[in-house]
Amino acid sequence: MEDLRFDYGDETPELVKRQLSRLAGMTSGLMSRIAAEALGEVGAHKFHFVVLAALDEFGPASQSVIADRTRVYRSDLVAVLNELADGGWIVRAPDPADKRRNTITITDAGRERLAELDAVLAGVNERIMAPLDAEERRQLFALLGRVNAHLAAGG
Amino acid sequence: MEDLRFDYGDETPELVKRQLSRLAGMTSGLMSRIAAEALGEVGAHKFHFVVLAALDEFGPASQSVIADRTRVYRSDLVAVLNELADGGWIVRAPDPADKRRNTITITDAGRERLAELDAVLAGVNERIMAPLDAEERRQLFALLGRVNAHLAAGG
DNA sequence: CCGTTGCGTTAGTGCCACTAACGATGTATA
DNA sequence: TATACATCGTTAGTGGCACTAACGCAACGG
Repeated sequence: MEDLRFDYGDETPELVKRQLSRLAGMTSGLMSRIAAEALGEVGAHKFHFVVLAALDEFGPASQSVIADRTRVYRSDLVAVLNELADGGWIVRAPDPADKRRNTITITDAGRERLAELDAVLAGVNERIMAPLDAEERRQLFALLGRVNAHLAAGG
Repeated sequence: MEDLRFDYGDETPELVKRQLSRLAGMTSGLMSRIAAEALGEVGAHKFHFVVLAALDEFGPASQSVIADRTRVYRSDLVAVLNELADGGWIVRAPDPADKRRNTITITDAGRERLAELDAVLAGVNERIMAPLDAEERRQLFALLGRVNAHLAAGG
């Protein structure tokens, strides 16, 4: 869509203003652009962040376990890991116990990179939620989280 | 992404759970699928709905005015209007005052179709917001709407 | 030993968001 | 009156993303 403002007052049909999926879609589109631009400025992609976060919190893991934890498709994860390995942020090594598997381990540089990306995304979050106070931010997370859990469970 | 549940408890990194853009993206992805499936069952697309809603509320308009009101790209609007015309829900006629322009008018069948799509989307809204009571629904709209307005204004 | 499953990878497909450019038309200015 | 610029609607794309299928190698269970 051309631009992603949901409500243009008198110019937006009332029936359209009632659609939560449109509001959520447009708002999420704006948020994605902002996050992608911010991450792009440090040469990163959102999947870099979630993969490093999973490795940092849970320790070394196989590609399929990482895919499960991050919800990145196995086929897409290959390129993400290639980029992280090329940057020196992870090491990819065959698992001696099972040659089908690689074990992916975060490096010290990877932890630093994660801290950098986390700071970038903290800035994005601050920007995105700027109009809301602390209680409203909590509420927005809670409400969207409940809707997400409901729909993901087949609701 | 593989599936769009945001929070798998202990399996989801804490740093990832803090990202509103990820929560909004995954939740909106679920909502879009549900809306697309529901509309697909009556042979419709979301742009059909917003275009008919704009014509019904504001009256006949040119393609570029409709594009402005619905935020559908002019290039994409061509196919949408083709489908609506083929279905007998709109009429596309040259504007005698300016041969560059078409005037698009909703038909009686188009108003009935709008009512049908509105009912389908009312069902989608009910399903999406099922975990929330009336006050929480109002709050979610309000919070997302404020964030949307802020970001769309360049925040 | 063999059939089935798992792992990682490659090779796609289809759709969507979006842009560029064209021909016809209208307008403003010199 | 002619010309330059802008508008309208349309066609023709592009790039990226969400997603699936299939392959070769490896492991496991019966």
